[in-house]
Parts: sequence; structure tokens; C-alpha cells
Amino acid sequence: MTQRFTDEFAEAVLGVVESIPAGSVMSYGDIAAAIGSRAPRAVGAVMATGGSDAPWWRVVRADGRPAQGLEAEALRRLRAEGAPLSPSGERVAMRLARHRP
DNA sequence: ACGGTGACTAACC
DNA sequence: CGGTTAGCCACCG
Repeated sequence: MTQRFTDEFAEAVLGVVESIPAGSVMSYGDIAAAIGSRAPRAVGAVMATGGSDAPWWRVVRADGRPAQGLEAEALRRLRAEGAPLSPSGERVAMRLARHRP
């Protein structure tokens, strides 16, 4: 571990992210709601800061599109996991892939 | 204390 | 379907 997360928020976010099973995904909003927050943007900030060690590719936007700037990489990994993708292949089929705890 | 900012979202047109 | 707009909350200088 390279970083220690003293912030409860960041700790909670990463905990949820690591609980997402392969082949499934959660939106930033889903994660925020899962920890009783309404700050999907803050979730994104945590991921941008210390999400490198977590399965960040399983965290996508509400419309099923992966994080801005990492779309190609994320989609590659998601496909490898067998996550259901849209016919176009550029976004995740949220209806099928969404993980609900 | 304050305002700007962001790996966001939902509502509208 | 797609482009815009306003709303939200946590973090940082």
C-alpha cells in the first residue's frame, strides 16, 4: 500500500469498489448512494487519487460509459471479464451489468 | 470562512 | 438520439 486513507469517505468508496464482482459494474452515483452520500463527483475524485489499486474499470458513468480518458482500457478489461456491453461495444449494458448490494 | 473545481447526474429541449 | 443546463457534495488553496 502506497497510500493510507485517513478520510472515511475515501475508505468507504474504495471498500465498495473492491466489492464489485467481476463482470459487474457500479456507477459513481450508485457507489455514493451505497455509502449514504450524494456526491458522485467526490467518488470520482477518490478514484482519480487512489483508485489505481482498486478495480477502477468496474466503476462507470450512469450511462454505462467508462471514466473519461480511460474508456479504451476499461472496456478492454470489462470485455475480458465478460461484462455485458452495448451492441456498439462502447458502453456497458447497465441494465444487465449493474451490481446492486 | 469562501469560492473554485471535478474519473458525476438528472432533467430539458 | 444528442447537446445544454442546473444541481450536488467533498476537497483544496
